[in-house]
Amino acid sequence: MRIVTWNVNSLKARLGRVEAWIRAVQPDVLCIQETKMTDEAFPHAAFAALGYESAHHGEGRWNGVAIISRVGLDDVRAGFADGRDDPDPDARILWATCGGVRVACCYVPNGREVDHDHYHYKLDWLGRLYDDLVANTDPVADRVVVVGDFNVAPDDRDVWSPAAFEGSTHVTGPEREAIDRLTGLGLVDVFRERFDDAGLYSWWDYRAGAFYKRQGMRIDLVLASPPAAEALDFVLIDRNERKGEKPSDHAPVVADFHLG
DNA sequence: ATGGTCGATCCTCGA
Repeated sequence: MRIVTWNVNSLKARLGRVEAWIRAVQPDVLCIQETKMTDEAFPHAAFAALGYESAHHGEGRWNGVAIISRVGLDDVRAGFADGRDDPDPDARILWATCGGVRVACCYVPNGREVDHDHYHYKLDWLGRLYDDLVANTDPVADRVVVVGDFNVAPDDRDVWSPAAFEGSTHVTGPEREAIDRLTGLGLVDVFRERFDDAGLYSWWDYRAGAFYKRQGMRIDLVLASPPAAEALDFVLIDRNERKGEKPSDHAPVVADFHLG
């Protein structure tokens, strides 16, 4: 099963590239973030024409997440089920069961600046994700794959210059501890498990020629429970997709699992 | 040369 996460930075602006990429790469499950669409505007028909079912959780101008699957799309749920009565104000998480795998497609809040309200929202959001996984899955025994744009670089290898990010979001202790709590549940960062190298990124700022200078961050993650992680065949970041006409600022992360 | 982006919305904000 080929599972992909990709922050497309507006599905309206990116639909042509997304369709072409699906034709070429043939994912079984494609999780996309930042559709920046209402549910009414979501192009279900375009994905159906390629052989995929799709579910979307959107709000319009910002955020928006979708799961596109050709191996089933069941028990779809938007938002958190963590026992709290305050729903997430943003459309940032969508769950579905695809081919026997419980999939979560996440667009973690950016945080903006350390100690900004949005930074605290980000930390709370990651805590809610943890609580939701504990309440609704067994992340040791079940097939669970949590993917998305986490807006956190898990360690210094995941940032082009730790010095340049000192005092910024994405690299602070509390953000990294929030990711460590998820891996502490049993989830495995499958890309990092396969590659030790620094310098392998999934996002590059549009500004200042960052991509061409190799100044990026690895913030798009595939976190797999042990039954899935042990079945990992292959994982890569398709950095070629960051090139060419009107790319997203994120590259897709592709993970293949042999799950019978 | 000492800058350099993009997308959606509305002329600024969020990333």
